[in-house]
Amino acid sequence: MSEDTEQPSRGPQLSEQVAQRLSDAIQAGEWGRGARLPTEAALGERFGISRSVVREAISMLRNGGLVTSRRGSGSFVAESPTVSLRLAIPDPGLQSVVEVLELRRPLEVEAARLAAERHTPSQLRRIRNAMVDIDEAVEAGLSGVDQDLAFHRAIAEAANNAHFTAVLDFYNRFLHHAIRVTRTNESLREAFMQQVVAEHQAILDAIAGGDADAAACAAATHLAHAEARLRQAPTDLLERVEAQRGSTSTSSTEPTGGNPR
Amino acid sequence: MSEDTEQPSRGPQLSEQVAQRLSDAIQAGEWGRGARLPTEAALGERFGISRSVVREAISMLRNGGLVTSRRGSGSFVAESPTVSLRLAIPDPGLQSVVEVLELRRPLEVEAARLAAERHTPSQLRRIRNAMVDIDEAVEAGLSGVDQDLAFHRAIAEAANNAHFTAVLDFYNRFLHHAIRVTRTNESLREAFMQQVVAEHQAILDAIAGGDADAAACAAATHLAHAEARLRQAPTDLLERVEAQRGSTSTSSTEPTGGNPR
DNA sequence: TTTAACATCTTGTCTGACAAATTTAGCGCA
DNA sequence: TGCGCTAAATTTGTCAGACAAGATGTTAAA
Repeated sequence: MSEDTEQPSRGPQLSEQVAQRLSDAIQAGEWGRGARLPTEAALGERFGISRSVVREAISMLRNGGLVTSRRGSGSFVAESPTVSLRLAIPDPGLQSVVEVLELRRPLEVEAARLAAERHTPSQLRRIRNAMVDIDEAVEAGLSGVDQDLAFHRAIAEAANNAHFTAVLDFYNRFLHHAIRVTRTNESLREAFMQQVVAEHQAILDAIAGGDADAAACAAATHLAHAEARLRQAPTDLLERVEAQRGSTSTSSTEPTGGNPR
Repeated sequence: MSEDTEQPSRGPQLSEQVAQRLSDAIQAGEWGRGARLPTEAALGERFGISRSVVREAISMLRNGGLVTSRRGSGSFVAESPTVSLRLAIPDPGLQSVVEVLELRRPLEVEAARLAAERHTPSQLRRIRNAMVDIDEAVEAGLSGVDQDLAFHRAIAEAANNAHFTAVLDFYNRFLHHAIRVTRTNESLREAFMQQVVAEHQAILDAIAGGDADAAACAAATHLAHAEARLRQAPTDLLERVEAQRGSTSTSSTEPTGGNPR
């Protein structure tokens, strides 16, 4: 009655358990980076499962970026393994947007502070260019949402810490979705854009001058105002959200609209 | 010469092609949210491939958060599709740890602020319990890293914004690895733990008292000190990192160690 | 009408086989 | 010995068929 195999506790998903245990083993360093892990047959014997399940498990790790497989050669721990943060795309509504902004505020404030301290000349140039792009887009009758996000991204890049750009990029994806909904609010557009331009200018000046505290303060002010602007048209936003649900194809470069940023 | 199957162009990865085409079909709206997609056998016939490949393809989509499968029922387009942030795990070194801490600092400070304003009684209780757990772990001779991270996580939960816990959890995975490396630094342990406990207490008191600014300030102080403590043993850390590279098996629950948090 | 047993369907897992690509071993040859 | 080529062994990718586990729908009985 000797059992050499690591007994899998029976649970909902066998392949999932195996994937988890393999992932743990890799992250625990059982096989170093780039190392070849045992053959599918060997792993099947080790875990007491069939090759199918091993393949499903490895498939999960491969999709997760933890391993790569080469036919005829084997499966290898990825040279630069990745971990992934997955987030359900919420129903775009005021509440979820506010929650995202709540997270972004401290990040952007800190990014502005770091940018003031660390920016290179070329990074500063890119921030300036992004501001010009916003102007041009607005004058061309576009919403300028993309350009606005690019402006903030340029600041994050100037912080010279890849994690800031990674997280902010991540959240941009559905902030973009959400903001797009508000951009037809023509009535508020003029007043908004003046404010936005002034606030952007303040951030840029502080960064260019290397004043970290001023940059952080300017960014905080800008984001607080942005949230206030967003709250100003909640009913309109929610209506449009409801209308847009289920539409299969949304053209992504339509003109006009008030941009709360 | 009639071919009812959609011919798969032969390329590097057959299952990958199928996954791509399925993904396209879903995003094109062929099957709406929550809809059941054809059985694996039917898809196999449609694409002219075996069930194995269909399963691999669906596995990819499942891992991508695009579909969910229920045994006995079928595979369904996900109700709430997800986006994922994938990030390469850097070589564990002082620099990368510092970069992560740089990102965490503003997040944790803001989380502490929000927690002070929004915490429920049960959430406050969990924070208290986490502090007790740290004490017990340390007295038991453990590093208390897990418990320490749990303490910070409890604070993030009390902020009542899921994005904070999501991002912090995501980055905890690095930190856990990196911090583990430093915990054999026995000499610094006693002095560190006294500091850490005092700082934790200050955060907890501010949150319990509902003083948002005090909570933010206490958290900022704690994290600044944590980083300083981490920097205090850089050579030792780097040596250990180098030594650990490629080591096959690292027991993950060893006792003792100085915890910079 | 409600409930329980049953038949059917679908995904999860197992087994065995072959194809395709890579790695390794062997061998001849200089 | 050292080098280049060929052939064998390995390993992942794909195919095929089968059964198990769980879900769904139908039918019969109370």
